[in-house]
Amino acid sequence: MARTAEPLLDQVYGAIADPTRRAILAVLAGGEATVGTLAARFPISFNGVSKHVKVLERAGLVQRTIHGREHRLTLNPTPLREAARWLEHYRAFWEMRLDRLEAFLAKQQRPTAPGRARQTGKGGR
Amino acid sequence: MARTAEPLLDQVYGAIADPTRRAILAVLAGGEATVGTLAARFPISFNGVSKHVKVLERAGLVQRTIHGREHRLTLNPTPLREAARWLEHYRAFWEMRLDRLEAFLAKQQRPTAPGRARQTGKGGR
DNA sequence: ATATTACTCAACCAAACGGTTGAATGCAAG
DNA sequence: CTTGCATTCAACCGTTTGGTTGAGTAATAT
Repeated sequence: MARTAEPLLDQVYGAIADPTRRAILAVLAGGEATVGTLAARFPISFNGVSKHVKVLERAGLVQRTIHGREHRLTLNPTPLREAARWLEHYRAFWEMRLDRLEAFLAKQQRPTAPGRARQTGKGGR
Repeated sequence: MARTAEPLLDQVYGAIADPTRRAILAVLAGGEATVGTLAARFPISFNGVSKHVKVLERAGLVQRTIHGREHRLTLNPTPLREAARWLEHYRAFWEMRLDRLEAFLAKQQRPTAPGRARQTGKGGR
């Protein structure tokens, strides 16, 4: 039913949950870059960036082609498309559901025949 | 420009990166539930579910109203809307960028009018 | 009043994460 | 061959995470 064990989604959402990683993607959107030029733009160590790149790579969001001694990184938006589709689909479904509930409650509040409109004790703190 | 330090996005993407949490959201999409009824549907402990719910709550994805001794959880798709908007926006931008690059490369490879248009002597590899 | 139910909070654990430093590898030049 | 550059690998560290158990609290049921 609710196909909720999609490992690719885990990887992609996990990848873009980190602000540094989102920033790396943004830089890469401006064109291909090597790990070195990328690292120069960030306040963390070279190896730190290398690790982030590896995470993005595992999520399928960046691709690496080795040219001699440098690794050129390019963006691959395909998994992002999947992730966006999932999110959009569920968002729409959930919002529809909530809207229907709201409409139902509104109808309930002003019923045709009064008789048993009870209020549940509102607690809270 | 590349607004990449949005803590809410971190929370939301981090929340939906976990399959159990996505499953919880899916259950909640079917209507409100208490922590207990929720926990009964999952192979982990009650407290485990409780913790997941807390994460979702911190991301703003579920809301809790305390009715007596039970906590009723409802879905709040608003942050999901934000997240979907961000993802869709960036995805479109990145894909556009890549498409342009592709077009540029195609043009480079087979110029408009066959006849002259020699290559600049840039060796391949 | 006591027991039961519905939870949270606190402590703990192992694994993963984000980050560092210090090798080691592999390619390019002098 | 030696030096230097670009990069990964490996080890380590502190914090977060996903999970557990156990105790505590508040509301309901008996």
